[in-house]
Amino acid sequence: MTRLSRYFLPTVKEAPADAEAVSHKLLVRAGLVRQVGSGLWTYLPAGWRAHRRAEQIVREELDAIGAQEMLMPVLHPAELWQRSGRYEIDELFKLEDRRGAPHVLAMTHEEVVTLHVSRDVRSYRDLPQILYHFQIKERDEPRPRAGLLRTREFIMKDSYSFDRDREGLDRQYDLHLGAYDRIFERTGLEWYRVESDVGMMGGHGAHEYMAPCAAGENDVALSGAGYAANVEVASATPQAVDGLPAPLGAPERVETPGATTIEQVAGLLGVPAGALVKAIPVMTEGSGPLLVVLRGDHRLNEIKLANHLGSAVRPATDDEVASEFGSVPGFIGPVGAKAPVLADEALRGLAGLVAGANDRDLHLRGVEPGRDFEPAWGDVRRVEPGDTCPRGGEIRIEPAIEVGNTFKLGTRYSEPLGATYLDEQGTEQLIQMGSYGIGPARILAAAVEQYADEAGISWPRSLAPWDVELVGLGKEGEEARDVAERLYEELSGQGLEVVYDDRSASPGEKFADAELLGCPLRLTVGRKGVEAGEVEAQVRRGREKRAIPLDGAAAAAAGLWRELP
RNA sequence: CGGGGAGUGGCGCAGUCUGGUAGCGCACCCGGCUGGGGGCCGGGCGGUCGCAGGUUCAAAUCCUGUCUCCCCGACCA
Repeated sequence: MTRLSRYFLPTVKEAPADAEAVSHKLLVRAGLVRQVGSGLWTYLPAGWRAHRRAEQIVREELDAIGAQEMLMPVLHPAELWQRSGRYEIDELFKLEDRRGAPHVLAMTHEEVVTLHVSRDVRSYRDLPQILYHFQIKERDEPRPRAGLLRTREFIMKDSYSFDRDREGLDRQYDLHLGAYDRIFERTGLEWYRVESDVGMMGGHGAHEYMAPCAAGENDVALSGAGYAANVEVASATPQAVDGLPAPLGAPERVETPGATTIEQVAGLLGVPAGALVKAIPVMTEGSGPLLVVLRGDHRLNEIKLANHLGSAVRPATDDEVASEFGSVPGFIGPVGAKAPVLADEALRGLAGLVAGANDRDLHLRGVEPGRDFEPAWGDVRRVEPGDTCPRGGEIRIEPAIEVGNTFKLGTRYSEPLGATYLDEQGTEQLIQMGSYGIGPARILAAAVEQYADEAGISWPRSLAPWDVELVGLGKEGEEARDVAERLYEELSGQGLEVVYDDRSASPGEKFADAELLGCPLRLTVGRKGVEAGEVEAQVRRGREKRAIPLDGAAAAAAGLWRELP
């Protein structure tokens, strides 16, 4: 019997002064977690119960697609990470053992799982495989934040698929998407799956599972037409520019003294920002200077740019603007540019534009891409709210927290780590890999963010540390307490997990704590109710109360509970 | 890494400018009352003022250095 009088559930009235995010405040206030250091958290007993419930949902759905649970260590020899080329990552904790041998603390487990597969998979007959574990990840984050949302140490479910070919990988990937869809449906979260960036480390496809919430770190582009993509990769048709000036036969120079920003130039010339050409000088890793031009009211998406170019980019310095671009900061433009020009697709077909003249205090008007300069074209802008998505709906952008991700890795790790098999012809082939992550802690934090109200947490039924909080009023020895004890047994008999508040605190304090903790159903047994032959039931989501007859109360409560979200 | 803020009983804060016996609320302990929305009365316990050095008769307070934490941004296989 879980009695609150003997349970370590230290609730507090005031949130930590430095907490900002709702989930951070409430998880601490409700006594579920405590901070140890920056980005380092302890789960107290009730918080760990919730974490295990999230884990169990994930475990059941992965087992259902044939994934096999195992456990790999957190401490790895550095050599593995040197072989995969990831030893230089800044977020990787590095340390030495007593003999001075370099080790790392794992931030993920591709290296180790691939090591095992490389050693023990010989034949196509040994494939496919899906292996997974729940294990602590260590990442030396530059800035942990918002309680559990971004920590330096956290538990992740990471699974890995191994196949003989790309078709097999695609199948395993789709199996995972199905399992993930079911997992997030079961958590009770509001969620969506979005296309995501595969990152510079390669791969052939990636999705992210996002839970929308105010404290989210990612921006997601959504539309009513069912489109959902991380803004890092989202594409859309831009809104038209209102009030575009009439085209000219040829560009004309116009004096714009001191006007170095889009707003200043637009204001000075009386044209909308969208009539300007925004020119961004960048240095690319491989091929030197590049002038990227966008519509004046658009923003550069550096990830889309890097993906388009296939190499990393950085902004050019003012010195480079002079030496490499032959221009002046604030007055850069594509007409007569010294460097190659890459134009965003949104500029295609426009005329009568205003662009920098590459001379101090001068712009050009009547500029027309394709006539006055000949760029390479690419979609490198950030989508904006109001754009039209590929499926025809209007784009809106919302913050969200990433709760899961899936990557088609291909041979990114099997190649450097030598994970191969022999096919039917006896030919050695590289194994095709996928990797798939879920952070149970983020599921919890997102649930708190999404459903909290002024009284505290309001768990979905699937994640709550207990199904029912039973509040016993009155003093020890009074009849109501005996009734509460009996009801506890009956509720347990109905298969419900119950926490019983048997403390000698005041009713108000118990109610406040119960609502802070957020179990989906609260049952209150007090003298008044017992005399009337009733128990009070309060559904946490919405906080509405109703009386249920004491006779058969457990079965009625169980029925009510099953109806809850 | 850039910018901003904060370290004083368990939590939230005042005191620092202007150096002079370390305070308040909550929590906690004891006793009593109360018993359906964080209740009341009385009595208590608990603090190297982040750390180190310096100035001074005297430092939470002034000076120097340093550590830690938070927020915004950058970053985030």
